[in-house]
Amino acid sequence: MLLSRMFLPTLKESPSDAEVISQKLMIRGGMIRKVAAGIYNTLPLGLRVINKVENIVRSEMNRAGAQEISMPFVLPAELWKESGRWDEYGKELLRIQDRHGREFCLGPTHEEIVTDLVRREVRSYRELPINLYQIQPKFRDEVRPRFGLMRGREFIMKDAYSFHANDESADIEYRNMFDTYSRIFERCGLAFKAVEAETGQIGGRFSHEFHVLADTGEDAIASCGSCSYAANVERAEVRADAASPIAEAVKKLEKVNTPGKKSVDEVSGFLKIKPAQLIKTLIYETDKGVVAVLLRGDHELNEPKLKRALDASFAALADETTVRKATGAPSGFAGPVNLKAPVYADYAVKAMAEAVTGANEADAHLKNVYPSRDFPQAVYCDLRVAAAGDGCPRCNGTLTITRGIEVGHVFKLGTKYSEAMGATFLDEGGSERPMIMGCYGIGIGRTAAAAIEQNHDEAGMIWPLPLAPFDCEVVPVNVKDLDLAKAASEIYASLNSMDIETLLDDRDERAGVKFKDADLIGIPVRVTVGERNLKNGMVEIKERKNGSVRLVKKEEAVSEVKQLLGRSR
RNA sequence: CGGGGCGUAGCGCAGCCUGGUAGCGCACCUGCUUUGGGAGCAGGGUGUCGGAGGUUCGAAUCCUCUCGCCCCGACCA
Repeated sequence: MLLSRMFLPTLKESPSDAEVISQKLMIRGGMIRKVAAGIYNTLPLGLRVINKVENIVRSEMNRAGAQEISMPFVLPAELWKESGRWDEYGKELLRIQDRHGREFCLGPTHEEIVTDLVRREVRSYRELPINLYQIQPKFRDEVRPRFGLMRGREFIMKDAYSFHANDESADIEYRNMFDTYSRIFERCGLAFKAVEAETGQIGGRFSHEFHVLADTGEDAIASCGSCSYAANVERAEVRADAASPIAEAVKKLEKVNTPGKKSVDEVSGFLKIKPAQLIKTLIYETDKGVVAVLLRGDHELNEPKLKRALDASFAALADETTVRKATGAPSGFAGPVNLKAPVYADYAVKAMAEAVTGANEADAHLKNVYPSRDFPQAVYCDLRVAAAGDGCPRCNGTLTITRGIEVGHVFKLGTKYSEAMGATFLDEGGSERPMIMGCYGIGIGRTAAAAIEQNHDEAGMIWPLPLAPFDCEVVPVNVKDLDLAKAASEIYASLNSMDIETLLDDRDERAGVKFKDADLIGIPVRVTVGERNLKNGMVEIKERKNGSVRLVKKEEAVSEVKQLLGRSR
């Protein structure tokens, strides 16, 4: 490709609304342009990267035995009503009407559609298992789209759905997809980690997320330093610390005045104690009734853990009225002592001593609280968001927190959709059973963006070779110097003839401009053809990732590039 | 959804408070010089000041409505 002919509008400055580095660099590097909030044009350079990701995904999915299909982007409401998600999914589901007033939505995910497809065609266990996938745009009307391709409203996703006659088969496929995903991200040349995850809106029984590791990631991952345990902090369990002793209750319970001091910060500041000395009491309304939830002041509640502990399907912080009814006090002064509502406490609360908590009356807290003495009715469980230093739930190790970008997710769905939508088959015994399902997604654009978040420097992007839009860029320092131009074109032509995807910067620009652009778009290998070196029959080869430079004979440039790229084509 | 901010040339911004010729840098176009890290000189403005309405002799500027974009928050007691 000749750069002079390429639609590659690079910018010196990044637009003021760009926030994260991948977004800034993709815009500056002429890969994407914003059309509306969370909606982007993909330009030639960007599309080359997207295609590379897609092709790796496609080849590994095919190798794993999945079959590519294509489902529509505009989906009829009836199927969503059948699964119950028309009402459940909320505002992220962009609903539209056709000219007859029939309801449709833009597809945010395709469980309903694929389940409908398969239930119509598959009758017998003999036709199972089957794994169908597609690579196409999705639309989720995010509350706050941001970060460019990292969290767009419209985005390209690879989504796969598998159907099985029994659990063992579904488990085998889950493992198969897990391994396939590992291969995919390995082939992309990215540092990643597979972690246990929440299932969220897709539903299902258990799941793993694949995270590209990057400090700028939106997700926090807890992983153990001693064993292989790793989980999204939304999910990460915390070991019950059996070792910490239960302190003996020595001091007398004491009521103190805390006028208007509600929050942990306010109360701890007012009483001059550490937040960790406080027991915070959250009043929750759930489908199992109103409960009090206790956490150490410096810890945070993990709502999914609370739901699991209560076996509740709904849990939300109670409103002011409910709080008053449950505690007899305005919110901010709730405490577990003599509380009628059931009390669920995080493990960490058990070992606290001389703690402070709300007195269940306005403007008052209790001092010298001992859990075992003062609220023996509490049920202890794992309720808090895992933090660095917490105990690993699988071994004696300690959890550390790193950041990641979720680029893939594998779910074991079970029969959630097949039961709701009647996707059944006849087993060997002739009885009708719902299919067991799994689903497996990869964010294509997000993977590309994550690659930048993980690999960049001040000058621009640094593409890992498998995702790089081009393998090599040839830069004649001055195209008006015909000798340079000719030498550069020759090298360019022979690289291309060897199937090395090469870009020739044949623009009549000064060297500095070309170098800046080359660094910005981050092609792995650059061949610079300059007057000084060419006089001696030499050209310069530079690697983007480490800046290493070597001079080679003009005639050896091609083989040198080939060797650097580690290819023998 | 709540709060805040912004919308002026392709991009980044000033001008607005205190109404009176629409500006700066980069980019872009022409010419000359220059050619190994975002060149210099000279010339060129490419604009519905987001939109609509209002106040006024006169509105980018003041008022009302509206659209778009961005940020923070969305139950941390």
